[in-house]
Amino acid sequence: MQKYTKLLKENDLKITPQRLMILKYLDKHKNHPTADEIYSELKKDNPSLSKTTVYNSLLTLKQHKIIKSLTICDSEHRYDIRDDIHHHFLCEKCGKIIDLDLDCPYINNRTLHGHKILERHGYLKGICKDCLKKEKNE
Amino acid sequence: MQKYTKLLKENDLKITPQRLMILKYLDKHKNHPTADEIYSELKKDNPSLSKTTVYNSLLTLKQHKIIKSLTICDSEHRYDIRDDIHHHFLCEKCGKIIDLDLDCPYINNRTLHGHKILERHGYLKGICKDCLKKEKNE
DNA sequence: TTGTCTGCAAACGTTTTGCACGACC
DNA sequence: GGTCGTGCAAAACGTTTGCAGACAA
Repeated sequence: MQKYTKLLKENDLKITPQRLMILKYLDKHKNHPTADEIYSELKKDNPSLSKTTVYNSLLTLKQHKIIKSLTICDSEHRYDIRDDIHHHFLCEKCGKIIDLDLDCPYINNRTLHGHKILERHGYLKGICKDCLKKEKNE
Repeated sequence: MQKYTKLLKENDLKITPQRLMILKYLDKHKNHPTADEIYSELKKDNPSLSKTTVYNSLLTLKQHKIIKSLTICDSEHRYDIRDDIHHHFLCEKCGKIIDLDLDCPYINNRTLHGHKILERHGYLKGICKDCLKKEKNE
């Protein structure tokens, strides 16, 4: 994970095993895990890991714009290492979150109605393709 | 507030003073108040009002699609009585939430990439017009 | 009268904080 | 040696639940 060592260094952040394992986890699991999911999974191989460290690291990484956080409806916060803009779709049935690449005309606007745009978030809720298929078959 | 008495009746919901005052509040304050803001404001004139009732009522109203809830970044849930689709803009400086009516090409799609769409949420984060002006003047 | 709604208190789950210890330039 | 990061415990926060009594229909 040379890539992330470099990324941390560029941001004047200390390179710690905890930060590297969190970044590695997010790189491997692009399904927008929650802080708790990241913690539980990493804890298995690193019993000394603390949840506070996971929260601290995620916050630091977010502040340095290395990762993004998303809040979808009532759920807890989820984390995403993808650096391009995309939408999310949440399935009401199975709870899965699917990335959607939609063409939004204003997606590259730096201002809108006079306001300076720094972040864009879009998500849709509904029933996913797979769940629709299952419903049909029943 | 004849309008809301009717709305509750149509949804087979009991007409209680608490529900009416919450609907009236949301109708008057379109700035996406939180449950706590609604509670605190209404409590002033109705000391017996309980926060549980505010939460219960908001949930019931939401389930009957009379109101909508939105989650913007880390903040708590906010409530909105507007029934048309629109985007939100959150100002990082002043915390204000501004409604944006943006033309999204897929805004009327009932399906997208095979998924059935039931709800749409879009919000932007940045610095609002007023705060930009203040920055300039300093 | 009957089922629903209210409001209190207590519980809940996620996230934050305070603090001492440890690791790394 | 001083700063930054970790991890524990406890607190904070928004929200939900259980329940008894009150109210709308």
